[in-house]
Order: sequence, then structure tokens, then C-alpha cells
Amino acid sequence: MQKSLSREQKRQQKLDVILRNASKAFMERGYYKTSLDDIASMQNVTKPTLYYYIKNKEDILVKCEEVTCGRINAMLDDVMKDDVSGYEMLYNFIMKYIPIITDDVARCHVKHRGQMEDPDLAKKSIHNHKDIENRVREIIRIGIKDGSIRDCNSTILAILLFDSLNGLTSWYKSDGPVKENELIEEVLKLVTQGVSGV
Amino acid sequence: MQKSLSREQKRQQKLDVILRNASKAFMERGYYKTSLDDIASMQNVTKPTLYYYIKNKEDILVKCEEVTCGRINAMLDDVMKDDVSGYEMLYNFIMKYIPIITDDVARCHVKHRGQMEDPDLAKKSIHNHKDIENRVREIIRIGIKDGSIRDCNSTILAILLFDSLNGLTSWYKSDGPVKENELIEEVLKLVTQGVSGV
DNA sequence: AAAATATGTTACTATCGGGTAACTTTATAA
DNA sequence: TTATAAAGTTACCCGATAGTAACATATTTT
Repeated sequence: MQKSLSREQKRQQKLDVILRNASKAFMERGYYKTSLDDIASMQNVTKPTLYYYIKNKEDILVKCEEVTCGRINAMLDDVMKDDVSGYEMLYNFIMKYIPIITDDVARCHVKHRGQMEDPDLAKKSIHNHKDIENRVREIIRIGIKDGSIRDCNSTILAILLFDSLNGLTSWYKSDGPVKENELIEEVLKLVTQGVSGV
Repeated sequence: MQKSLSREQKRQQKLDVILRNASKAFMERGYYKTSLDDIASMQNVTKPTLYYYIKNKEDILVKCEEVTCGRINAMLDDVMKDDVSGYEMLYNFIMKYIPIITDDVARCHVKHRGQMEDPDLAKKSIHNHKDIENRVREIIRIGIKDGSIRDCNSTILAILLFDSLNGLTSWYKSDGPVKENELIEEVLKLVTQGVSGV
């Protein structure tokens, strides 16, 4: 039993590596310009081996999504259980969202969300994101109710917020010139105070 | 001469239709899932006819970019020549940027910018966008200098701003439930004042 | 040790779609 | 009205690549 667990763990680890490498490649060269042969050779295996871990190419996107949405929802559970103002919840959400979303697998998910060829998978993907968006809208509504967030269209605000946060994924590199602390700082200031000079 | 001009105009019009239809298809189904046959049949012509107007598939993206960047730069010329505060310039820029960027051809450009397979074209595309980004950074710097925009990292702010504005392109539909006026209103409020309740 | 299962490989198929060559039709210009 | 160029068509090629079948090796369990 001990050994069989370790085998299962190894399997999981290899899947993780596949997702990580595939994500990296998809972000650099794009989904369609990255062949399964490319991905396979990153693990020093051959293409058919991949099919031991994934159903098909599209399944890589699905699995990246599962991992990422799982993390985000767990974080939201954590943030929303605190008994603080809506504004503080939103602040905490943003602060914790950025480190999650700058990970390669998460970036891959954000870029390809809702774009599966299988319509059912695409629908499910959009649904997953809408769920998360709704939870953030709920935070915004709480903030408006308790007066900590100014009265606004919570739908539009939630979308704009996600746009700017998810946009990070296409340019932010953890080894680039912009430090993560500074980035979080600027994003939080922009979202909370805006750009106005006074 | 009259007639030959009209022929040239017809040609231009047909190219416009191709770009418009291709953009729409690329946004709905994605670049790689849209074949040139698909695009051709939207104009009720056959694939080789397209090659009379475009060099190859990628050239569609290049032409969408030329059109869009031309519009944005003309708008920036206009906004920046006014003798007003940096904050007001930024405000005007955002107000005028949204109608430009919610057009199908512009949305297509935003989605595919910098993703051409030909490295030279990709480089040029990124350069085009960086130019525009730099002009907006210049506006921000003017605003910081004259005190109308709070002191901040102009690079990060410019990027975040573009992220949220360009993000619009993936969800905003001119015939959807959100009115353009309301959208512009909310974006401007968010960017200028932030979300804070007080 | 043997049976069963997991993991991997080589070699192949089948399809799709970008691009082109050669030909036809329509419109402009001399 | 005839020559020339524009605009479009049919028929094809060919490279790329997702997915599979059949075979080989390692590992675990009995």
C-alpha cells in the first residue's frame, strides 16, 4: 500500500510536470503552434506517453483549469470567512490573487479559458469563471452595503478588476524587472484610490 | 481616371469587408480554428480570391493592426495637442479609446497582437503597441509633473490601464446589456477614483 | 518465479488546411 | 472591338500533427 501510494504520487508529479511544461510552451508559442511532440520532448518522453496522463491535447487545458480554479476558490473561501468590511475582503482578495495568477499553469488557464473546441467543456469553463466572478461581485456588494466601497455597478467593476488582474498574466514574469511586491502595491493603489492627484 | 479610382475604392471596400468578417470569425472561433475557406465563404468567394487582397493568413492580422494603430495614434495626436492637465488628457484618452477598441477589427488586433509566426512581424507588432503605450506613459508623466495625477510608477499604471481597457474587448458587445455610456462612466470612475467608499 | 499491470516506444494513419498553378470570366482602356 | 489587366474559379499539392495500434520493458503483486 505504501509503494502503490508512492506510484500514485509519482504519477501525479509527472502530470504536474506535463501541465507546467505545456503551460509554459502554450504561453510562449501559443496553443496551436505547440505540438504534443514538443511537449513530450520537454519531459524526454514520446508523444504516446502523454496519453497515459491526459485524454487529449484539450484535456491539458481542462486540467490546468481544475488546478487553478481549485486554488482560487480555496483562497476565496479563506478571504470571505473573515468578519471584515467588503473593502478589506476585496483588498485581501487582490493581494492573494496576484501570486496565484502569476503562476505558469494559472496564466495558461487564463489565456485559454472558455476556448475549448468541445462545446460542453467550453461551457463548463466559462461557468467555472462566472462562479468566481460572482463570488467577487458578492464581495463588492457587501462592501457597497457596509459603505466601504463606493456605490457602483458591481458587475462592471468585477469584470474590470479581473481584466486588469488577468492582464498581468500576459506580461508579468516573476524574473522580470518588476518586483511582485511593487506590482501588488501599485495594483492595490490603483484599484482603491484611482489615479487622481488629490 | 474617375473609373479607375472607383475600382481602387471597390478594392479597398472589399478588403475592409474581409478584415471585418475575418476579425469577427477570429474572435468567435479563434484564429486557428477559422480556415481561409471559412473566411472566403463569408464573402461568397473562394479561397484563392482572398490572395488577391491579402498576402497570406497572417497578413490579415497585420492589416487589422495597421488600421487600428492608425486610428489610435490619430486619436492620441488629437488628445495630446490640447493644452490641458495630464489628468484631463488621460481622461480624454480613455473616453475616446473605448469606442475605438470595441470595434471588431480592433478587438481582433488586441487579441492577436504580437502573436504572428513571422518573428519580424511579431517584433514590429509589439513595437507598435509599445509606441502607443509610451505615449500614454508620457501623458501620465505630464500629469504627475503638474500634480493632476498622483505619484506612481507610470509604466505599471499604463500597462494596468491598457489591460483593463483591452480586457473590455473580450466581453463587451455593442448590442449587449451594458450601454456604452454606462461602461465609459464606470471605467472612468474606477480609474480616476478607485473603489474606495469615501 | 509468474502473472498482471503500469509505463513506455516505434511506426503508422488520417485529416485538415495553407498555399499555388493553370485556367475562365469580367471589366477597363486604347 | 480588341488587347490588357483585374477578379475569380477549379483542382491540386504537401507539410504538419492529433491520435492509434502493436509491440517492448519495467514494476508490483500473488
